[in-house]
Amino acid sequence: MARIEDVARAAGVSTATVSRAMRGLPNVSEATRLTVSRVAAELGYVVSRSASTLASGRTRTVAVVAPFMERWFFAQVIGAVEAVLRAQNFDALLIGLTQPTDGKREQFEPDSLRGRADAVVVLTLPLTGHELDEVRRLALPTVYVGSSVPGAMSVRIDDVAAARLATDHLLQLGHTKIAYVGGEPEQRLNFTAPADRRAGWMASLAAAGVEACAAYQVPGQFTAAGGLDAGRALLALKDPPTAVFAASDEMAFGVLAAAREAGVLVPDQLSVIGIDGHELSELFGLSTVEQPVARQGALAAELALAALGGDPSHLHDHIVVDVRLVPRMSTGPAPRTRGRRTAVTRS
Amino acid sequence: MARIEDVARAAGVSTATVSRAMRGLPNVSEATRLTVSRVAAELGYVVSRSASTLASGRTRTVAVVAPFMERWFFAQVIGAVEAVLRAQNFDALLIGLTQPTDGKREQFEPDSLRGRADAVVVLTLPLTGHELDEVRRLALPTVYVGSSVPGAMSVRIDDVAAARLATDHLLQLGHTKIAYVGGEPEQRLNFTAPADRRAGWMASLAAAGVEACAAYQVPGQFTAAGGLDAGRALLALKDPPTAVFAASDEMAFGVLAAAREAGVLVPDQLSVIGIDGHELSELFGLSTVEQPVARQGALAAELALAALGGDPSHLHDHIVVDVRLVPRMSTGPAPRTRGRRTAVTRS
DNA sequence: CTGTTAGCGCTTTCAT
DNA sequence: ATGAAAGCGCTAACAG
Repeated sequence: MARIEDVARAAGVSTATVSRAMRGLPNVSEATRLTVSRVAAELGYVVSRSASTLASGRTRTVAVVAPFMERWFFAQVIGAVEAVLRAQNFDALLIGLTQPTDGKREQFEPDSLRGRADAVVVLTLPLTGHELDEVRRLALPTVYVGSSVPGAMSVRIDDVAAARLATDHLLQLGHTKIAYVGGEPEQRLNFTAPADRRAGWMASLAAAGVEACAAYQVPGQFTAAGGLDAGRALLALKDPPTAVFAASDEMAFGVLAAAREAGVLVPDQLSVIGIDGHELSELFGLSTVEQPVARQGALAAELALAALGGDPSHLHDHIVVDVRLVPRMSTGPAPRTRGRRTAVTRS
Repeated sequence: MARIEDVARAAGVSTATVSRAMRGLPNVSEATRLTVSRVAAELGYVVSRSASTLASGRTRTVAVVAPFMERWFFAQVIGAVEAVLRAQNFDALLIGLTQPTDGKREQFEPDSLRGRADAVVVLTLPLTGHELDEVRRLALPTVYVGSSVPGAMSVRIDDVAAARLATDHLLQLGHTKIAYVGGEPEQRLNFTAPADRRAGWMASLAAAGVEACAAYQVPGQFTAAGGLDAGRALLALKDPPTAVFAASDEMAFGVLAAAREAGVLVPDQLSVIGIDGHELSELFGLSTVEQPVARQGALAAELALAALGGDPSHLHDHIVVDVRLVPRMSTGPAPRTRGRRTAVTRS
């Protein structure tokens, strides 16, 4: 393939000039720039990324690290990040951390990013303290999405507030038996979403003077299947909840399925609300706390690019985007049955 | 950061030896190899990808080109491809083709891949003949997923057969008013899925001696929202279908929602079946023709890697993976109402 | 505004 | 089994 020297020769200039012209640097006469790009086009010249990287130290690549890419939230964010990067002619290097069979997450090797990316976008990834240090040591602009880490940039929602919003909604409908379906309590330093959402749930209940019973707190792995299991478990309780707050729409779908399976009517006998604003939540009438998912990805990419562009003003930005409650048909007034029956019995 | 020369010096060998040792090449004594890797680890040495690429011409990167990454099918495939690549220490370079606002797809520039990837995996991307030629001219091992192109490798399902399977299922349940919800009839050479699925639907009907009326053929953009619109349109017909075959589960979800919205009972008054085996189809009781999505991605990655590994035996493989009918509660016997009423009236 | 030139850090013959 | 040395194709001073 054509090399820069071929272009230089054919255009009657030096390689340095070709390099400048191709990159739109100043100090190149318009005439020269034109000639060069014409010749380059004729020869089908494409700058060698590796040579360019080696010589300049810049990769024009942003690593996107995600624990899964199949899940709705991640796919949305990755799509948005990639779109923004590509618009600026940057590459997205996908780095997944698949869960090996033993259940332990594959070790993330930040070192392997050295020289391969100019910046890093880390999606809601439960990192250990050691890994966080290593990412920091890379000294690359880093943006966390869905969690925030001191010293890096981040884009996220206020998980506690989002959870309170959901739980408050249920409380206002008269529910008091409100369960929480979330993730396992991961003990990773930056993975606070599950814990925060649970905290928001508890805070909301506490503020209303409602007790958060332990049986109403079940893990759902943040998957639909996990939500199904969680829903089954909750409905099998001797004293089942009348409402469920799931920390993700996918888990909420699972709970919905569990209700249908058990012949429990939604929302008459059970109210369900999630968090996300999943594409299908509208279709299936799921009440939810909607978060701007794609926008968080786009913002993350923009922060990364701004940092690479030499703009230091955002280097410590921790952007918190707004969520909004979207009540739909999966939530309704608390059933009065039990309360009445109890009242009758006892009185 | 430590360069190869630092390692060489510290280990008391030449850079050539370090290079060989690090890559596990033969002709390196075990002792040397051990020393080298110890020293490298101590120094935190990481091979510079760009230097290595520049010198060797190999990138250890596979480009993954996809029209969207947010859609379920694509996210699944991308995740699987990435996992296989990473397991072999290959990078996945994500290349998306976002649809700009004007509705026209962004031009795909295969040339831009030159020197940036050793192989290409193209996901169900409607390419123009020109683009296909350009990809071919790259002379990189190329694997198409979801479509097949002469001269390249491919992994896909038999779309016609899958559609027939779905339609036959409906016919066997006694339906004759069977609608098809699919994509726009794209006129791209390698994007045959929508057309093939429609062809399968028609073939199935024809084989049963049922007429495929034009009004029963509506586009659904392969999205849930599009499916909703399509479902509404179909149910608004003066003579609505009693069954709908949607070319994707996401569109089928939309049809399901349209039915609920219209108060049409599924499956009593309307049967719905999709294609995919979407994670949520089981949860929502959607009958479907399941395809092994992740496996297609994994196979694609493996084909690419095999080609890069110098194995020429698969260079022209066109793998067709099996689908299977998964009947669930969204499909049931054709309602007898209309037929009976007509019979009574006429007799 | 343009040319010269010294690397960037590794891989790969070719010797030994 | 190991070393010496010539690039890979570009960028970035530095001159001019």
